[in-house]
Amino acid sequence: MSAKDAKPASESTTEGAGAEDAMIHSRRQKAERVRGRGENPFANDVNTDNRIRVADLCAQAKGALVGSESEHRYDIEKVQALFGDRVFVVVGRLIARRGFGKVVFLRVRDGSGEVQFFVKQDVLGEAFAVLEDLDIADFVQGTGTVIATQKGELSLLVSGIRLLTKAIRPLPDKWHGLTDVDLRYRRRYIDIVANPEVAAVFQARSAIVQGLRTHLDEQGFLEVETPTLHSIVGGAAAKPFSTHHNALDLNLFLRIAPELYLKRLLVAGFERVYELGRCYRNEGISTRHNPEFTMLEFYCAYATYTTLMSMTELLLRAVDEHLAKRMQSLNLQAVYEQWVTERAFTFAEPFARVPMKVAIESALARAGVPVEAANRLKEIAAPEVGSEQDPGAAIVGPWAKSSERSRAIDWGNFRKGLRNCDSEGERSFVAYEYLAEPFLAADYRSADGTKSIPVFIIDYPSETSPLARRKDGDATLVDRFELFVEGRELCNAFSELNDPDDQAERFQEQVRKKARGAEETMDYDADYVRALEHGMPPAAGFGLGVDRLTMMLTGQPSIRDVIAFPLLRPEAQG
RNA sequence: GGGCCAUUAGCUCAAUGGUAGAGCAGCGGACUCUUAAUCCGGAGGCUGAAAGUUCGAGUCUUUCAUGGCCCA
Repeated sequence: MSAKDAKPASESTTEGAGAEDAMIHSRRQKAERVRGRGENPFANDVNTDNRIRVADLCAQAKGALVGSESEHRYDIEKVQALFGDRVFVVVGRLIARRGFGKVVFLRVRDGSGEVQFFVKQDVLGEAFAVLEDLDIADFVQGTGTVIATQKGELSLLVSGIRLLTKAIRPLPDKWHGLTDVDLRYRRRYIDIVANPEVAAVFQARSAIVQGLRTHLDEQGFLEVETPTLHSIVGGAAAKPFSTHHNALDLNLFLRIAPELYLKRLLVAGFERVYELGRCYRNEGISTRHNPEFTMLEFYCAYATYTTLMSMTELLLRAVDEHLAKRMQSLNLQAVYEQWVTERAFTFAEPFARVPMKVAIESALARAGVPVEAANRLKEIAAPEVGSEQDPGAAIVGPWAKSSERSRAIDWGNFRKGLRNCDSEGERSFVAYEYLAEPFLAADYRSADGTKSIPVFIIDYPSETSPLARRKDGDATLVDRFELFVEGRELCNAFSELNDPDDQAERFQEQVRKKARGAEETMDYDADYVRALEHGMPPAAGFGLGVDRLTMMLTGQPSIRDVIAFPLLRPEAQG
């Protein structure tokens, strides 16, 4: 097939093709030239026996370093003494090229780092002409000895060079890289080539997942995998994606949470289980929400939410330590240290534990608003929708301007939120969301005041937590916490409800809510109630957003920066 | 869903309402130690899409598309 035939018809309809087409054409022609010599421009018969990775090469050359490691300068004679005439093979992508007629410098990157090829005509002879077939972005194989150039750069003095894979498309601007945010997400494969620092985020993500897994394994947890195709909606308050199984003619939902299956495994007798898995929620997209995301959930028999708070602190510190070690072993210590410096929070001190009621009251006090406001939420919400009078505004008006902190409160949406509530518990939750949550990072600080500390908000209203165990001594509350780091929700956990009758009643309330038009409700899960009837040991369960944890630990502002291929609208046609 | 902003060469960016430019990449040439190499010379565009205002629109207006940020 000729190069022209290989192009989609849509791209070849217009005359006078642009610069991109010209570049692609030129690169295809070079590939043809290589074929003409009897070589394959997409070879895969690479003999990697003598291959050395760039990182290993640099490690072996360490003794010849001049000055600091970051300067990358090497002593010519010491390199000669260390490497002698030994021949190495380096393979990787050609990312820069500087030619001087009969001498050419190539910069080659493999999965571990970058090194320079020093290519001389008087070494290569006729084979020097191979360079004419090479483009930046191609994968190449260089064979040669290791030297330092006159400027002290560690280089492979090339005695043989070969094209492994021809890149038909060029790379983005070598200096500015790829900055168009949309293009970066759509073409992540080239974003990471053009912006190597992006690779560190995904290496960190891997280390974080590994850290979570390692820590839980060490604590005696069993990793399990439960279904992602569910026939009913449960485990969280969220809108699901729908799909269909043809052979069973069955409507299914992509799971919004693994919770109910994991707790069935507690019934089965496993005392500690966890799942690291993808969940799907059919909701808006923002810098903190992607429709598919990764969640950790673990369940621990004979534990309470209080036990879990201690476990959470240990888990997060263990993961961060694991990340630090892994980054060090990847030669990315400097990147990690910069992340830590730039973090606005610290895990180093004990996390705060604050009952929701206390959080609301202390937030009111800090805003200079009478604490009794927490008991007048229904009055504040008034009027009902459609009414002409606005008695709530008269109450809130004077408070709203009483202090700078009070002016920062979104009183309008706070009251709107209150009006959508059916119960005092839901109103408390809204009060917490608007009065306290936006200020957590400012209110809970490290001993020296330079960083925020994580805050466990505990004891949630039962209405907002249909799967959590009621508090002994106060049935309006449940034994639940959420952990906020730098003001953002990271974890959610509670002592599990294992009374089948209470659970059945809470499911029924969810069904009634759905009948009233609520969209984010759970279905009645009769099999789960039956499982509880067989007896689930007292337990506590925990959920953590892995994407958000990665954002926090690596300082990324958007969830899309920690997801390799975030959901985007399909590319516009034509 | 609402507000603001963006969209010009493959990439990064310019251009009072008056002939669309530059850097990098690419192409041709020179060059045996470069580090964003340098120098010389070509080439590359339906200015996101569609309507409108105007003698004349990349620029002004409207609608749409896509994305970003903030808010819900």
